[in-house]
Amino acid sequence: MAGADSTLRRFVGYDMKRAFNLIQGDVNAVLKPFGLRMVTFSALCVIRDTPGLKQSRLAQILMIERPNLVLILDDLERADLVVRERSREDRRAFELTVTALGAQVCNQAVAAVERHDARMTSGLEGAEVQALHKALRQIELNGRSVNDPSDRSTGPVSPP
Amino acid sequence: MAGADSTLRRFVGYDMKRAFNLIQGDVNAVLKPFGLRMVTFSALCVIRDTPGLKQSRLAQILMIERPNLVLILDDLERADLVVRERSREDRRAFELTVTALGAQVCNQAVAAVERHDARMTSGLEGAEVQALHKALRQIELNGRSVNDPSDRSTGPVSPP
DNA sequence: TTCATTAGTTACATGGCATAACGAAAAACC
DNA sequence: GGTTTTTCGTTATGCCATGTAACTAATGAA
Repeated sequence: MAGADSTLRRFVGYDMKRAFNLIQGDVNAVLKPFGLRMVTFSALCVIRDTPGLKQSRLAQILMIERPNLVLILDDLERADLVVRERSREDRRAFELTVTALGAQVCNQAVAAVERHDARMTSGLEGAEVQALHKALRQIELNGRSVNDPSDRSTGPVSPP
Repeated sequence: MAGADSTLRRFVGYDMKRAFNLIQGDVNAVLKPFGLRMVTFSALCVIRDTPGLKQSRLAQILMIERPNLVLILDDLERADLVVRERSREDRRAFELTVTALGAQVCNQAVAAVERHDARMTSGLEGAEVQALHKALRQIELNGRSVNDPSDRSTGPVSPP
């Protein structure tokens, strides 16, 4: 037999689930020394790159629900990596910024994740990794229009 | 700005998480009419293709822990898609087979997931999808040796 | 002013996945 | 042949990720 899961191997989703599970396990192990998880790391990066970001916008960018973001930010704030500051113009909203420590941890974590990424893509040529990125983004695009036919702009875009 | 998550877009894991979340959402919606989830569908396929399979072996193949498989099989058995039968030679173990209904549902579900797969990979050439499979399998391979340096054969293989 | 909307939050439910520990049966051992 | 060890399926449990509903406070529009 060609492998007990040969039927499933025909599906991109199956290969992707297996690959992603391993990536997630490894990246979480890599981030643990920094006190970060995959989600908190992602949030930290976006906040560092977009100072003054509001929570709702961050939730949009990371495609997570606002309630989930609360605990993520609690986590980052407790670790003194991020601060929430009430917005001057809109006193409902918070503006997010990284602390000095947050910027430093972010740098180191990014470097660690870059090494992790290189490890996981080893054996693949640069062009193959590029093609992988392209294919994944196309799937993301397809997946979005499937879930919301009228969507063409939900994702990360530049602020107005 | 090139996009608020441009730092993260450099990582395969980030693109993959986003793509996979959408795939998972869509495939679960596709499978819902069959009373299946992603995991139960996977188990059903492998059992159909490998009659008489033991639970431990199935857990190995799908890379899930034995305790988790129990509920998955309870689910499939309750839906009358799969039967557990005590093994003649080893009365601790169960041999798994699909029922007639299970085979039928499996066929239809596979067809539905094939359509889903085509939808999610639309816009990509056949060669690009092939390259995607190849890249994902290479990552799976890399991920396994990372987590278990002495591993080269944990995955699905033919029975002795 | 009143009403609808928005930002963040709380509470809660669900599903995925991992570990520890158990009873039963088999295998290994002496 | 009886004892120990291992294996199979199971139970119980907990953690993490994720989603929904409902609340509050503040904003903005009618």
